[in-house]
Amino acid sequence: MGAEADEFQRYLRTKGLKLTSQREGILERVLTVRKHFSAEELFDSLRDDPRGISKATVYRTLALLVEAGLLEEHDFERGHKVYERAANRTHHDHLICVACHRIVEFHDEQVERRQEQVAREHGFEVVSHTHQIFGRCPRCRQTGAAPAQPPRSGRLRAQRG
Amino acid sequence: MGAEADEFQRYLRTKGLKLTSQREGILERVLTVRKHFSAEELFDSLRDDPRGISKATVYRTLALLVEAGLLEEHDFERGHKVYERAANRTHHDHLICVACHRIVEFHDEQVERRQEQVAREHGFEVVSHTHQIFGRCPRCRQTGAAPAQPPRSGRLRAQRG
DNA sequence: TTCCGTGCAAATGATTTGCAGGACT
DNA sequence: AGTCCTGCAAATCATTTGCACGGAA
Repeated sequence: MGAEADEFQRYLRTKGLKLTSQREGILERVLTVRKHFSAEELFDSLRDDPRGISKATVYRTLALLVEAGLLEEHDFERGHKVYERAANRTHHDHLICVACHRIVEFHDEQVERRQEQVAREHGFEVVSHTHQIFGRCPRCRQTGAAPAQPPRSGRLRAQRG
Repeated sequence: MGAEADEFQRYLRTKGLKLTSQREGILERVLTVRKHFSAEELFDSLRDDPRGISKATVYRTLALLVEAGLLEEHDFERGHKVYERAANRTHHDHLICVACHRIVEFHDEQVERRQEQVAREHGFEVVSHTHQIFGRCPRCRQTGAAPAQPPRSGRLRAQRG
């Protein structure tokens, strides 16, 4: 099942690569994730996988999935990439809570249009863009939660259990 | 001279810190730079400085300058921060050429407004934002320059000589 | 003398890569 | 046989930090 799985296999084929069990395992997992995730988190979630997938392979496969167009890669916090499924999803940007790190997606036609316009005015041909709005989410505004310490190397809160 | 120098000194004072010769040297240099620069580039440009400023001090001082509001910090390429003067400058975002890395600034009221609006709709209180449009600049579109290989660890093209 | 600052070198931490053995064709 | 892969451990690389000495209040 999965047009995406086929898509990946097709991509690999064009590159003379194979869909190994590890890559399959990673793909499956990736397709079940709803939100944004980091390579580390993905690796953690695969700990119990019988195929025993190494961290190196996770990184290598994530790169392939991005190349194949199945995943989108974001760089919200320095030195910490985050991924999300690209398929079946319309383009969107992100609102990120500086206190709890919650990520909310948004899409605004007006912004998109102006963006194109601006690029055109400068003679640029748009290839892609990143638009992130950092702020305090409603929840954190109420609780007055502190801006969280994402100062150093922002490590995602380990989701254990 | 320099309202900015005063500004920095004022900031340091509030923190119980001092304006040492090294910090002064870094500040001076920073104030003469027109474009965006990395910590490494700044450090290089200070090699000839008689005060002998270490890389660690450059990093530490850059952080202070950002805190003081004199510099803005961007994270265009992963793991490679870039700075620019904040003073006397209105807010703006960036158009970045994927081929030659040229950076063009832009400001669009409409985008800014919509941005605020979007955040509000989601109950967010905006703290800051990043908006980068990646594309091909007019020059590179003509020459058909290749998208440059910023794949791995984006190291700025070493400007030697 | 008490902080604050600095340089140096070592530490970080996410991500990448070299290498040797395995698997699939 | 010949690729393509994988895991492991070591390497990267920008940035941070521990430490011990130096300087100004």
